[in-house]
Amino acid sequence: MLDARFVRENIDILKRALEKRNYPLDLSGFLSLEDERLGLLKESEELRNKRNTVSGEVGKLKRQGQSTDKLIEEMKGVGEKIKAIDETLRVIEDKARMFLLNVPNIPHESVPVGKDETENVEVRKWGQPREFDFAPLNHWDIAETLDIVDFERGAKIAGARFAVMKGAGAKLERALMNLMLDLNTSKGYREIFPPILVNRESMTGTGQLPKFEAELFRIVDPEFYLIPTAEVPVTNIHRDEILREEQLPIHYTAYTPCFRREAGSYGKDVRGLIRQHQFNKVELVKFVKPEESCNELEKLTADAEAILQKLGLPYRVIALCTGDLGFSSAKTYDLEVWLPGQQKYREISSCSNFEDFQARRANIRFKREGKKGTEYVHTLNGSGLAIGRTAVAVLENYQQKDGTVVVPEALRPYMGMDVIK
RNA sequence: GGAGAGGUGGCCGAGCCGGUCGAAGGCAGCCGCCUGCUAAGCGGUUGUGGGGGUAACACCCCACCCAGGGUUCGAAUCCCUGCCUCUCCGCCA
Repeated sequence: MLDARFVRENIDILKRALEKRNYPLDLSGFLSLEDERLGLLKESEELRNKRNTVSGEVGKLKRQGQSTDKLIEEMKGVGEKIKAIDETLRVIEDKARMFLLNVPNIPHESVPVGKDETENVEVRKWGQPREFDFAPLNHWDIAETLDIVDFERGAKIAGARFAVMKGAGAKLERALMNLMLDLNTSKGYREIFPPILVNRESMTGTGQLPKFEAELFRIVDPEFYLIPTAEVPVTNIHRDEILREEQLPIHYTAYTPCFRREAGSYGKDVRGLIRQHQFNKVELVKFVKPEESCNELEKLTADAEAILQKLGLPYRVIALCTGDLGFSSAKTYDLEVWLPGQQKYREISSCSNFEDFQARRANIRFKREGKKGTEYVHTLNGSGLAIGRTAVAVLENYQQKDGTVVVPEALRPYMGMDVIK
């Protein structure tokens, strides 16, 4: 969320940002809404001031045993007036807040301008896609042959886009999870295992609500949302808190299952593990001082890359252009891993700097040493990494002609085997 | 699920038969004084958000004693609802 005051004082900056994002949003009503809001606020406050003064008077007079009837009579009317004004004020405030909650973040100046994903920019590449002397298979074919993933029974138990991992498949998930957490914690990230059901406030804090309700699984009674990413519970750890300067930066890593409706993606990636309603992910989350967030995004991205390097999986780093940037993000790098079965790079991590956008929604602040007042922290996060997709990448990149899969060196201690067969 | 207790400032903790309460007192923190150093002691000071104001400070106003409603001229204090915490009983991985 952007600051109301910032918006009304920088309406042109916002207008340009929305254009760059290719995000149609009518700003025209907002300023008059704010005018009205501030007018009513002033009126209400003046009346309250009067009431406070007179009520104090009444108290004094009563103690002196004097008559206060006229004053009380007069104040009755004032109280009603305040109530009436506050009622309209509340309606206006709700409107203003709703408006602000639906305004996306302003892209960082370093983000390439572009209309959609076709104008994203490749920043760098790592690793050479392997040359196969046979036609590499898709991971679902590999997995079915090895009997380590069962899509049919996943569908029977739950439905489409669910899978059962079996044997070495299940172990591969667990091994990847452990490898990632070990690697991340060795770099100073503190391991977190958070709730995976959260309340509405948390979903609003990180920006999933109110705009993206359709993408979430929800429990009705009692009301909970299933998290679509660990970003939600982990960022909300510090919701409504004022941190001390010396606590920053805070680096967390968390494994959680993630749940997504994938509404509107019918027909996309219907086969395989790429797009599931439930998947595992290890996440990296940072809370930092504003002046550090830019640099911290580079480091966070590098930390996610390190996992792919450790696994020997070729990938490229993409800077999302303004038109493809997520709603809450000021800047995002996507990591795309090479999938021989599809002959394509596919997204496996998304690393973003939200600057103060989430912090303002979630009210996460910090206090500088010896300085008055508070500032919003900057929040960042990135997958490090999506486990299901990493498993896919391992299966496809390390497959052999006979249908078996070589276990990457780094994963062997965790798998307890050299080859999946 | 049943019965009870409670949620106050960075922390502890008063107030809770309505007005003098943004809230006593203590601790912690900061500034000064004092002492050869340390400890002790003395004086002062220390919340957040919003609106106005200023070149910037200052300053003024409003709100905030879990949250949301209500009663009242006036609510931390009374009433209702919700959330959370604790204790006992039951149930349970």
